[in-house]
Amino acid sequence: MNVSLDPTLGCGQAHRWIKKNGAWEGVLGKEIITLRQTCDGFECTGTSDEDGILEYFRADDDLDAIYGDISASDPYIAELVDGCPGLRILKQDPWECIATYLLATNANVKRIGMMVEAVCREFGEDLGGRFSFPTPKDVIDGTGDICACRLGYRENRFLELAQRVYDGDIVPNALCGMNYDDCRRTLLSVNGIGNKVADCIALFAYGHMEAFPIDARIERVLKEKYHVTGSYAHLTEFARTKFGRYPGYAQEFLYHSDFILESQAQAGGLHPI
DNA sequence: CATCAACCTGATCA
DNA sequence: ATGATCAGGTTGA
Repeated sequence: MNVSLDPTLGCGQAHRWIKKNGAWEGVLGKEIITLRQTCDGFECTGTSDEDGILEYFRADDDLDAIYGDISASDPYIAELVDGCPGLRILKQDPWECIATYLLATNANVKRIGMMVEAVCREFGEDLGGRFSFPTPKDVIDGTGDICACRLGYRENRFLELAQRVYDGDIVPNALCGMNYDDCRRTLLSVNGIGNKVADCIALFAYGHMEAFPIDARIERVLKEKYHVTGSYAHLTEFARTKFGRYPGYAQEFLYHSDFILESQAQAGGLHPI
């Protein structure tokens, strides 16, 4: 499978992957997975569930067709696609994705990772060095210290979400059968989930390629590269008109390139020549 | 419909 | 070292 692990796992799409000695370690379900980049994909240790991994990486996505489509829609996207082959959208577990992106509000990638790891450490199952992402029941019945997670004002929202899912008031897997609009509408009913988070979840858990999440970074890029500004609705309409049939993939390339440019700028600042 | 302050913490800046 | 400022989405006025 054509995949480049660094951009796919390392720039804020999923939050449990850590690069150690050149390999990516993460937790899927109750397994600690290690992935090593190879020339034509990756080699995986820590699981026998090869199909699960392939599904996680959306192996069925026809990258050539998707890249061709969004590249034809815009020359800047074409440039980014050429520069970053193998960037993929992931298919994350619905409950984990909802809970994670609820925590992601108003926090940068680094801090999101800290909060998520803390929640896993406090409420998840010890897998030996890493912890599983807690179930709603783990969160409600667990003996973990929620204060130690340092979630700030997300704490109550997180507990409220866990309770609603536990009660069956919200059923993450039930959203799998919904179209984008219904999926989005359902997600927006959760306290703490607004436009951006709903679109992240629609894209990263439910595979709605028309979702185009707009955070501060994407808003900046749209302004600088496309000279478009305005409301969330206006910007997403622009994106869905502009970026072919896979706006979600286009968003990921825009996000990734800006993320990398920022990292390089910071590294340059720390080590001036 | 648009604007805006408040929310919480970690990182960065004076 | 210490305090001020900033980044980052959602909510509700």
